Amino acid sequence: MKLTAIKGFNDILPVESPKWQYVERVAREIFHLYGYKELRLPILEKTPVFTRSIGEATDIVEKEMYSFPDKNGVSLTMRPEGTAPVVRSFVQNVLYSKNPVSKLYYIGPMFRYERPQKGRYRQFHQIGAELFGAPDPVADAEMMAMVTHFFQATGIDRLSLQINSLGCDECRAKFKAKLIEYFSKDKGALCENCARRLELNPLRILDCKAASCGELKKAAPVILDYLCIDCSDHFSAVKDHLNNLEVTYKVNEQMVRGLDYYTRTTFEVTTDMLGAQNAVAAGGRYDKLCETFGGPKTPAIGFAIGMERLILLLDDNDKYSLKPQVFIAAMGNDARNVSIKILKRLRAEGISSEMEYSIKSLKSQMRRADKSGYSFVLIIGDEELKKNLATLRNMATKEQTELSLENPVDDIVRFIN
RNA sequence: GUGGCUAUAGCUCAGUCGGCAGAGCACAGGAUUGUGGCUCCUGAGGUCGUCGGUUCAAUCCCGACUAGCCACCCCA
Repeated sequence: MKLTAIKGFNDILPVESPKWQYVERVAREIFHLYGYKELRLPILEKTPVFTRSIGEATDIVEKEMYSFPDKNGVSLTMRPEGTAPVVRSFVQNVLYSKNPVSKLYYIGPMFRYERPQKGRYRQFHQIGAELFGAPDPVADAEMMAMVTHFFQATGIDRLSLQINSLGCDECRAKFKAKLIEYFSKDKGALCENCARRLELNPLRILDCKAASCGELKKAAPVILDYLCIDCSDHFSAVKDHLNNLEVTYKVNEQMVRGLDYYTRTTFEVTTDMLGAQNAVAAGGRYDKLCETFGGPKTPAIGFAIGMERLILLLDDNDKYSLKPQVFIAAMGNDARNVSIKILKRLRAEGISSEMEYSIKSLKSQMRRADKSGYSFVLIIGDEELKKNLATLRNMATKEQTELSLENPVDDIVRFIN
C-alpha cells in the first residue's frame, strides 16, 4: 500500500497554490489598511489553553481536538481555533502594556477531528483578526467593515453579513431560562437532536434546520428582547455605525455561536454556494476571555475566515498566478551552455525564465513553453550560434526578432516591456 | 460517532447478463531536416482499492476491510 496523507489533511498543489497566495496577499493588504499586524503562533499549545476558553461542553473540546501527551506527560493540543492562542500570547507577552489597543492578525492551519465533507477538513486554514482594548461599539462596526472590505477586495459576491447580540452573562442567563421554559411546553414537537439540546445547550435549538422545530421557533423568545440596557444600547450603536459606514447586514436573532467565550456582538458571513457549510467567516466580541487567561480586564473582538471555503468560492481561472516570462529553447550542447548563462543574467534582472534541461526537439520545447504560459521564447541553435545571434519569439503575436548574443539581456528586457 | 453513495489508465468515466481490459482528456513521438495552440497518425501507460469466499474461470457475484465523496451532529 502506498503511503497517503492523513484523512482530512489535504495537499495544496501547485495548480491551487496561486489562489492561496492571492487570498493571503489580499488579507495582508486590507488588514494593513486598518492598522493590523501579524502575530505568528505555534500550532501546539498546552491543552488547557483551549479547554478553559472554548468551553468544556462544546463539541470542539469534547470530541474534536487532536490532543496527546508530550514525552514528559504534559497534554498538548493541536490548535482547533486561533483566538484562544492569540489571547494566551497577548497576556503572556503583556502586549496590553505596550499599546492601549492591539490589532493582530494570523494566518495558518487549524485542526479538528471531524468527518470531512465539502468545505470541512481535519486540517483547515483560517485567517483571523483580533482587536484588543476597544469596548466601544464603533470597534465592532469597524471590524465588520473590514471583513466586508476584505471580501469585496477578493472579488467574491453573493455573501451576506448577519449579526446578532448574545448579551452579557446576565442577559443570557435570563434568556436561557425563558427558552427552556418555552420549549419544554412542546417538548414532543422538537426533533430528536433538539430534545437533547434542551438539556445541553438550548440556544442551539434556534439554529435547527428541521421543519418541525421551525414551526415552534416562530413564536420562541428572542434574545434581543432580553438584553439589558447596556447590551441593548451597545447593539443599537453597532447597527448605527454599520449604517453610517454603509455596510449592509441582516439582523439574525437566531444566530448562535458554538464557542462559550462570546459576549454581545456576534456575526457571520454566509453564502448559499457551499452546501451545508454556509459560513465563510464568523466572529464576535469576547470581553471576558483575557481574564480567563489571567490578564487584565480587556474587551476584545475578532473573527476568523475559513480559507478553504473562501477558495471554493473563487473563480476557477488562472488570473491568480504570476505569468512566467522567457523560455529559452536551446538546441544542442553548445547552445545549452550559452543559455544557462543567459538565464542567470535574466533572473538577476528579475525576469522569470527557464530552459529545457535535456536535449529535445524545438517542437517539444515550444510546446512546453506554450503549456507553461511563457510569453516569449528565446531560440538558440547552431545557426544562431554561428552568427552570434538568438531569435526572440513573441508567443502571442508570433513576431520574431534577432538579437545579438553579445548582450542579449538588455534587448530582451526592452522587448518584453 | 451515525447514515447514503462510490472505488477500472495520471484525470473523468464506460464496460464485460462471469471467458484476452475500453473511450475521451492528459502525456510522448511523428505529419512540419529548427517553431506552440487547431487537425490527423502512431505510441506508451492497468495486480480493474485490499483481503477472503463461490466458480473450470472473478474486474464483474458474495463478505469483510480500507479509502474517498456527500449528508447528519457540529463548525471556518
